[in-house]
Amino acid sequence: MPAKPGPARPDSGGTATAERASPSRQRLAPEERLPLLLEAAVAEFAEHSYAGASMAGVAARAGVGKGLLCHYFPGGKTELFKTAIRSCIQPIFEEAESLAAGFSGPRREMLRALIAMGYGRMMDRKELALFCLIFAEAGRSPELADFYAEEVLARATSLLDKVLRTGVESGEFRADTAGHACMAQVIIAPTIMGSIWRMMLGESKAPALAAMCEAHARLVLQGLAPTVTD
Amino acid sequence: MPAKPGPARPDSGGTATAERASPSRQRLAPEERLPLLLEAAVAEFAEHSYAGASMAGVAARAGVGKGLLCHYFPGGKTELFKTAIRSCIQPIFEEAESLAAGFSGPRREMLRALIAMGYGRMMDRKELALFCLIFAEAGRSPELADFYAEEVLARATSLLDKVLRTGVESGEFRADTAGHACMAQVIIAPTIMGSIWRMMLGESKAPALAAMCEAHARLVLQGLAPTVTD
Amino acid sequence: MPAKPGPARPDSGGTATAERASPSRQRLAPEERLPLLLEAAVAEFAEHSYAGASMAGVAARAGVGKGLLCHYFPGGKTELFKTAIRSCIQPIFEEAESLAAGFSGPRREMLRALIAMGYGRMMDRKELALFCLIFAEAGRSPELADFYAEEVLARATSLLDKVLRTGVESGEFRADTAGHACMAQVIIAPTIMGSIWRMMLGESKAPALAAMCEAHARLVLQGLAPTVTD
Amino acid sequence: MPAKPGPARPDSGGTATAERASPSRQRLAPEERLPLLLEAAVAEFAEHSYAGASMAGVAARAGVGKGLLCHYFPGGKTELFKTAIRSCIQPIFEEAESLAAGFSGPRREMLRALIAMGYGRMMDRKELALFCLIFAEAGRSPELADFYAEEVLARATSLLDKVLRTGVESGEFRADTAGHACMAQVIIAPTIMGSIWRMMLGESKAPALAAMCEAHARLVLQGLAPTVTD
DNA sequence: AATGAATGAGAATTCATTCAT
DNA sequence: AATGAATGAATTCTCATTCAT
Repeated sequence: MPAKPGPARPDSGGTATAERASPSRQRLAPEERLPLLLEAAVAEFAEHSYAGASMAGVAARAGVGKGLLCHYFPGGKTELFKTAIRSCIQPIFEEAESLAAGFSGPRREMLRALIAMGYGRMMDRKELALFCLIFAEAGRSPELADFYAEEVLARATSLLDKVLRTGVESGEFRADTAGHACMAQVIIAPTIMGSIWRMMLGESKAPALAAMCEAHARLVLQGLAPTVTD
Repeated sequence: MPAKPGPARPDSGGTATAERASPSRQRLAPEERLPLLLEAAVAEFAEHSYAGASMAGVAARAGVGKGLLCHYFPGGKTELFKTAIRSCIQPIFEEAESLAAGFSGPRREMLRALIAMGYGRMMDRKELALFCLIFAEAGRSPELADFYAEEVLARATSLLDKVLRTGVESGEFRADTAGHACMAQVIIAPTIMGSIWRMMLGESKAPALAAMCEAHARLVLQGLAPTVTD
Repeated sequence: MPAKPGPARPDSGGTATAERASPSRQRLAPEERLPLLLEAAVAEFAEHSYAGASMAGVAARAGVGKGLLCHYFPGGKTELFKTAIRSCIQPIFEEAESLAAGFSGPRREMLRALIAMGYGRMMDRKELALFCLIFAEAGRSPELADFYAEEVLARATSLLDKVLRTGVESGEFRADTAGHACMAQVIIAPTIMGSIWRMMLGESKAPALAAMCEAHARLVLQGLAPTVTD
Repeated sequence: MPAKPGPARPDSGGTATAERASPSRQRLAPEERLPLLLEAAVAEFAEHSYAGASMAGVAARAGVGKGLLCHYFPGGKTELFKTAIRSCIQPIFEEAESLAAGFSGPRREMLRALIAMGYGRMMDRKELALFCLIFAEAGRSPELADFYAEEVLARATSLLDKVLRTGVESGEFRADTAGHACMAQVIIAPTIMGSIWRMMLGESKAPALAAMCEAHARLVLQGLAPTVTD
C-alpha cells in the first residue's frame, strides 16, 4: 500500500501558492540556528512534559515555522527530546569533571566541593525540569534508559568512586567504605532528590537548598570518617 | 466481503434489532467497580505516562465502556489520575506508620527497619512507575504538588524526624543531628532515588537493592553515631 | 521513547470541552453506516486517486466526522482503500459467475454474452475509476497485487478457461485453443482496456462501447472458430 | 554532543563563514542537465505514483538541490510529470513507426511483427510504471487525457488501421474488417494489458510474455483471416 | 449501571515552493 | 547555474468527551 501521505491534489487549479510575503524569513547558518531550537525545546518540554509538548510550541518559541524543526530533527519529537536532554546534561558533567580533575587538596574537601557544586547547579528551573523528565520517560524508552545509565549514572558514580577510593588510600575515609558496592549511589542520591523536589515544589515549598547541602555534607563526611575505635 | 466489517463488534451475534441481551454487560455495585477502574488506571498511567495514557485504554483494561469511566470520574482524566495516585501511595504510608507505631526497640534499629522497609516496598513496577509520575507532573499541577508536599514528603519527614529526635534524646544519635533542618530529607532521599532508578532502569541495570540498602544503612547509622570525641 | 502523540495538556484550565451542540449527530447501526462510508470512499478515491484522496474528504462526503472514519477503519487510509476496492469488485464477479452458472446454450453464445456483460458493466464512472486505481497502486502494494492476481485476474481467467475448454470439447472452438496458455487473458484484455479508456477519456473521447463490443466479439469468435481446413 | 548536529551537512567542513567552495556543485549546461533530471523524475514517479512522489526525492535522485528543479520546471510537479511521461512514450512510437515505415512484406507478417514489438518493449519496469500512471491520472487532468488520446491512442490506432486497410485491400484480411470501427483498439488492447499486468504483478506472477504474444498473434491472425465461406 | 457511535479540536509530519546566498 | 534554509498549508490520525440507546 502506498505510504507517503502526499498533500496536494494533482493537477486541478494549481494556484495554491505564489504571492506569500515572507514576514520574517531570517536565514541563519545551522550552527547558529541549532542552539536556538534546542533552547526553545528545553523550555517547551520543561513546561509540558514529553507527551504534552508540541512541536508547534517549540517552533513558535524559536520563532520559526514547524517545517524547519522537522528539517533539523528528521527523527521528529523523539530525536528533538533526546538532543535537548543531552544538551542540558552535558555542561553539568563537564563542570563536575573539570572540578575533579583540577582538585589537589584532601579528599574530604573535594567531596564537599562536589556536593556543593551539585546543589549550586540547581538554579535553572527549565534545565532541572528537563532533567527530571528522564525519570518519567526512561521507563518507556530503552534508549533513554541506556543513555541515563551510561551517560549519567555511571559517569557520576565513577567520578565519586574515584574520590572514595583515593580517600580510603590516604586514610581519610573508613577502610570498609570501598566494600560497599552502592556507596557512591547512596551519596549522590540526596543531591538528585534535591533537584527533583526543587523542580516539583518550587523554591518556596521545597527543602531549602543550603540546609540540604549542609546536612548532606555533614552526614556523608561523618559517615565516611574513620572512628577512633575502628 | 470486507475483512473487517465494522469497528469492534464484540458479540452482536443477534438479529437485526431487539433483544439487547449484552452478555458481558456486568452490572456491579460502585464499591466493587471502583477498585477495578483504579487498578486499570494505575496500569495505564504507569505504562504511558500522564499525557500518553488514554481514557479508552483504561476502560479497555477494566473491561468497561468509555462512558462508564466518565460516569465514575466526571472530572475526567485529571481526576482519575489524582485518584489513582492517591490509591497507590496510601498503603505505603500505612505500612510505614504502623511499623513506627509498634516499634519499641532502640532507635538505631528502628531507623534500620524503616530504611529496609523502603527498599522492600520497591517490588511492584506499576506502582513505582505511578509514583515517579508525580515528579514529572507536579510541576504542571499545583494541586498535585501540594498533595506531594503534604501527603508524601511532610508525612515521611515527620515520621523520620520523630525517630531522630527521640534517638538524640536517648543518646543514640549525635546531639547536633537535630540542628540540621533537612537531615530527614537527606536520609530518605536514597530510598526514593533507589525506587526511581529501579523503575527507570529495570532490575538488571539499576543499582542492586540489597547493596543500596546495606550501604545506605551503614552510611546513615555511622553518620549519625556520636563520636568518642564528640 | 514514548509513542502516543497525546493531545492535551495535563491539568491547566481543563475547560476545553463542554457545551458543544450536536448539529446532526445521527446514530446509526454499523451495518447501516458502513455502506455509506464505503460509498463515500469510492467516490473520493475515484476522484482523487489514492494518495490524493483525503480521509477528511471521505468523512465530509459521508457527512460524518473524521473520527468516525478512523473508528470504522482503524487501519487508516490503507484499510479503507482495500475495503472500498473489494466492495466495488465483488458485485461484478457475482454477476459474471451467476451468468455463467445459469447459462445452458452453446458456448459461442455464452462467450458473446460474457463479453457483452463486461461492456455493459462499464456504466458507473466512479466504480470504474476505482477499479483502474488498482493498476496504479498495485506496484507499490504487494498485498493489493496479490488481491488482484487471485481475486480478479485468476477468477476471470478461470471462468473463461472453462468456457473455452467446454467449447473445444463440443467442437465449437478450434481444437488448438486449449494449447495456448494465455488465450483467456488475451480474450478479456480488450474489455478491461475498454474500461480504462472509458474512465480516462470520458464517454465522448473514448472508443465507443458498442463498437468495441461488436468488434471484440467478432474478432474473438472468428479467431476461435474452427476453420474448414482445420 | 548531539547525535545529529543539524540537517544534512554535506561537506561544510570549513570555518565559520567565507570560502563557499562547494565541491559537489557541478555546473552543467541545460542540455546535459535536463535528461538527468527527467531520468530521476521517471524513477521517482514510477516508484511513488504521482501524488506520492516528492520534488525533493527527484532532486535527490538527480543529485541536485531542490531549487534547481524548480528552476528547470517552473510549472512545478505538474509540468515535470508531463514532461517525464512524454520523454518515456516518445521512443516507443518512434520505434513502432519506423518499423511500419520500413516494412515491405505481407500485412500478416507486419501485424505479427508489430504485436511482437509491443511485447518486446515491456522490459523496463520504470518506464512501464510511468506509462501506467497515465491511467490513474488522466481522469484528473484533462490535459493528460488529451495527450493520451491524441499522442498515444490515436497514434497507435492510425498505425494499425493502415495495416488493416492495406491488408483488406490485398485480400489478406477479411473484407468486413474495415467495417468495425474499433477493431484496431481491440487488437492492441491485449498488448497494453500485458504491460499493465507485468507492471502490477511482476515478472513472476504476470501472465508470461511469450505465451501472451503467441496467443495474441494467433487469435488476431485467425480472427482476421478470410474464411472459405466468406 | 452500562455501552459505544459520534464528534471535532489538535497533534505530528510532509511537502512544494521561495529566495538569500 | 546552483544551493538548501525557511515556510505554512494540508494531511492523517488520536483522543477526551457526550449522549442515544
